[in-house]
Amino acid sequence: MDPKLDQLEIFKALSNKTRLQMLQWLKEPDKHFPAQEHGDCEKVGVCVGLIQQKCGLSQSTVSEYLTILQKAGLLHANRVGQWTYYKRNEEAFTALSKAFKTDI
Amino acid sequence: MDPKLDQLEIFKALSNKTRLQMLQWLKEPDKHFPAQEHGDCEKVGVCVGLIQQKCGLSQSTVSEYLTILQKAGLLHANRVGQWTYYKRNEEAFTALSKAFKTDI
DNA sequence: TGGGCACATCGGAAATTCCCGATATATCCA
DNA sequence: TGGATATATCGGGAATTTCCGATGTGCCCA
Repeated sequence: MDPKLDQLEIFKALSNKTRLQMLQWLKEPDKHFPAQEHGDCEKVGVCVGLIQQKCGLSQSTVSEYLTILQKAGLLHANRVGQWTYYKRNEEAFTALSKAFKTDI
Repeated sequence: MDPKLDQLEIFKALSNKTRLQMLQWLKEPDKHFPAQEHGDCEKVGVCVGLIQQKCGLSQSTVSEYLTILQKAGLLHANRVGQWTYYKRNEEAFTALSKAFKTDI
């Protein structure tokens, strides 16, 4: 895999206002989302429905955006029962922070 | 100014293969570009013409891309005589590296 | 087994980005 | 002054991204 392509994919994922916003919200899930009766958001992540309510776009768009962030490596996805929980992959952000010192 | 908008502008600037490549080249100008008889590339930067030759796109596209990178704050532009010299704004990259630890 | 719920994927219209050639602007030099 | 050179800007066709509604898939529970 060419790491240059990965970086490009990451920056494309980040070059959208709503997707940037989602990453912000997922930094502090319990501050930005109502409690989930199924699954603690701090542990398993936040389900698609709650994120959709928050940003106001259609269900299909939100699902797609979350997939884009996940494929870029910025989010983890956990499927549990009928829900998919998304949470930040903090290692990716740490790696990016370092990349800006050395690679980019 | 909303710093969130600035970040978005930066990521948009970075979400293009050629523009990422330009930033790479400008990390070590004298390694990637032939010598300029007018102006030392390490000091003043690299002129548009040399960058254009290197990436093979049209003159207008290259000029536009450099402007995008400059408006995002990633490059400095120095107009000297008939040439415009572009060089990296390393402070911006340092700031971005930090932003990935705290903001984003 | 069947219906409801959560999410993913598909097909497509509208908006944006990519990248070009043509043209404008600004500088240098004969 | 005029012509050559370096760069910027303009107008636009092609490609990509944005975002939607419709539909598909998988899980849960009566």
